[in-house]
Amino acid sequence: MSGTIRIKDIAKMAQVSPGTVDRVIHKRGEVSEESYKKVMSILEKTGYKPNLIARSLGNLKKFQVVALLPNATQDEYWKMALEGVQKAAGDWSQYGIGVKTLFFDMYDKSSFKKSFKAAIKLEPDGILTAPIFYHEALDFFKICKSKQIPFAVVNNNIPTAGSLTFIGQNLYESGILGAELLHIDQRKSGTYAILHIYDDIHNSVHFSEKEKGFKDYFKNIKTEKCNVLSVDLNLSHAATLEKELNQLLNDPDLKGVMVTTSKGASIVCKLLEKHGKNGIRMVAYDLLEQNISYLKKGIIDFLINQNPKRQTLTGIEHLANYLIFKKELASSYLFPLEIITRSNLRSHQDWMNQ
Amino acid sequence: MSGTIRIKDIAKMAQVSPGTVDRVIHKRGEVSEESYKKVMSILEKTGYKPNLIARSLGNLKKFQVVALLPNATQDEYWKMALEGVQKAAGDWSQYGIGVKTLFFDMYDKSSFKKSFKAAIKLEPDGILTAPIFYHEALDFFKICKSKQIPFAVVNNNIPTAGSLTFIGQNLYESGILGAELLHIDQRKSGTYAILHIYDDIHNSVHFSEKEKGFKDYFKNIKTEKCNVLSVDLNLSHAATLEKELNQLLNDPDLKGVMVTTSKGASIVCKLLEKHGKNGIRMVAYDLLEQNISYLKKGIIDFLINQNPKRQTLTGIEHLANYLIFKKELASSYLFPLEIITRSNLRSHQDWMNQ
DNA sequence: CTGAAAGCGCTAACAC
DNA sequence: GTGTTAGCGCTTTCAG
Repeated sequence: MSGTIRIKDIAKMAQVSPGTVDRVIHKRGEVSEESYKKVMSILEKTGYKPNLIARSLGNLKKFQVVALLPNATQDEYWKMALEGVQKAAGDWSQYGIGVKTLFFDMYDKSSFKKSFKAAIKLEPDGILTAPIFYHEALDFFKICKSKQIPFAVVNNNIPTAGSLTFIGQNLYESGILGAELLHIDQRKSGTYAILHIYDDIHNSVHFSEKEKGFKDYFKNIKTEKCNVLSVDLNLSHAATLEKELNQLLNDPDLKGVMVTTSKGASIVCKLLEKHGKNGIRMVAYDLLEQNISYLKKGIIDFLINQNPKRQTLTGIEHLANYLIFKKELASSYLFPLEIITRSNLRSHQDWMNQ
Repeated sequence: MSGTIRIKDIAKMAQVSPGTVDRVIHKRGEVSEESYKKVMSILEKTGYKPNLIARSLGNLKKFQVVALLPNATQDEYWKMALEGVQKAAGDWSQYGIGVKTLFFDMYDKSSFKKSFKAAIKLEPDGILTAPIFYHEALDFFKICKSKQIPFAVVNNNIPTAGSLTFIGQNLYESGILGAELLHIDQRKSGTYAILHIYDDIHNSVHFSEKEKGFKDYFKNIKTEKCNVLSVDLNLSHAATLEKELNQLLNDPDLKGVMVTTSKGASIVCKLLEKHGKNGIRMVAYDLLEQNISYLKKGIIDFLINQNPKRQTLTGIEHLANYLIFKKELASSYLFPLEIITRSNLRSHQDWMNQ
């Protein structure tokens, strides 16, 4: 009676049949201009919103979506991302969404290529992936578009690629935040460093955005003289690596370090633990086991949580909404930049696990 | 075909009709023991899960829920809470959830009583409220239970009251976090204060939990001597108030203040701005206009976001899920303790508004 | 005690 | 071009 308007009601008001209203709503054509206009104006006037529950019920197809992610055994971050996919898969299975996960080696572009070919071969109705290899991802997306397979993107965005939606964080602002957390309320002049310690290939886009933000923060600091250091180190040269790091950490001017990779963080933490913190503030990324343990010990002062699990969870959820309910999606959903300390760690962990 | 099993399938396997299966599922009785057992065993064997979408469609009743909140014009915090209710109301109206909001004066217990009587009189199918007056809320909940009206609770919990669910934060941990943010990495001995500046009546539970956490944090600090001050001030005695605050802020030992009320925060900020910050760290609550402006100016260093909008949004959402889908709810959903600084403010605001 | 059948709002196939 | 109708899975009513 009150409130909700149904297609039937619209039809009556426009003096047409429900079928015609449906055709207008879905722009399926085969409607006279006159009817179209009449229905349209009533839709707008009444602010009609479809009952998504009913819509999906009438439709109940089976959908196959593929999640294409870095190997979860290689990296704890991606293990968390996988958990998100699995949780989402459980949540949506009863609505006919099947999720198949494919993996690739995060240090091997050719492995990504192989996997994305496998993904395409499955002819899924939707794809979720993390485009950590820029050019290869673009190739992949081109194929997706030609095959009309909608794809959602997590972790890092490639704005021009034409994805259905992006779920992640603003990496530039993340860099700014990291810088602020090193500097805040210390108001100290001195050296602040951002470290990229990577295995072999590195995900340049991801790093450079954060680095830009980091540097820009200090550009705007006029009250003290802050020296900004950006250091790229390669894990495979263990000897040089440790020498360089020791040199850096022994610099009495060093006031803070932000480390962008998980392996890097654990190395720096170990060294800091050995040398003593000496008032060097440290920021790292994500609720990884190692990071958490060093946060509790007070070696790491702040973690910035990228919430990989929620990223993939939301990604699958959005894909499901798109496929089942034909819900329209925003081009990006930017997660808030979450600051984790010892005291709010538990509340974030609990939240993530419920 | 594959995967999902329908009631129809169960019926066929048990050689009964869909109606009988439904009666078993809902324990509506009127089923012979024999049929009951047969159906039950098949339900378990197959791990049947109902299609919630279809269930709700077949049910589509109209539900009335009442949100009973402090007056939004009195307080920006509750204005944000109201926005959450309104957004949720819009989201769920098409599914037959009608939301009516009633208000009460947050400084007047009798006004709460009057409002909750009005709420009961509406005979709603569900209630959402913030039990800021402890005893009065208990009375209210007793009535709700006797009338079998399920109620969800936001802001602060009364664990024994038998609510459907609680949505909010752990206030004790919130106090710990506030203390940590004042102290972290300063590693300074000195005075740390928690201020409760209230109008007339104050919500003792809410405050005391935070205060307990605040004090306990410093109890565990062994490395420095930290002096903890807990100050209750009454807004209505303006002269005394300002004198006391001035005295506090001029104490050279003072290293940090946490203010638990919005009006208190803006007063302290004004004084700090006048006197100069002098390295006094300040923490306050929530993304209120005043707080945000002082955060940007650097008077406030950290805000702890209680996310009132999302609390009520989630509250209504859970009620809706309970009423429409008969989804079971957890007894509490504890939001993460969100730390806001200048640099991640925008990302949180954006997230909240999408 | 049980089965058959209608109907929730929407979509798509099929008549006209 | 347009209207009619069957049916998605579940609930509920009504016969039997």
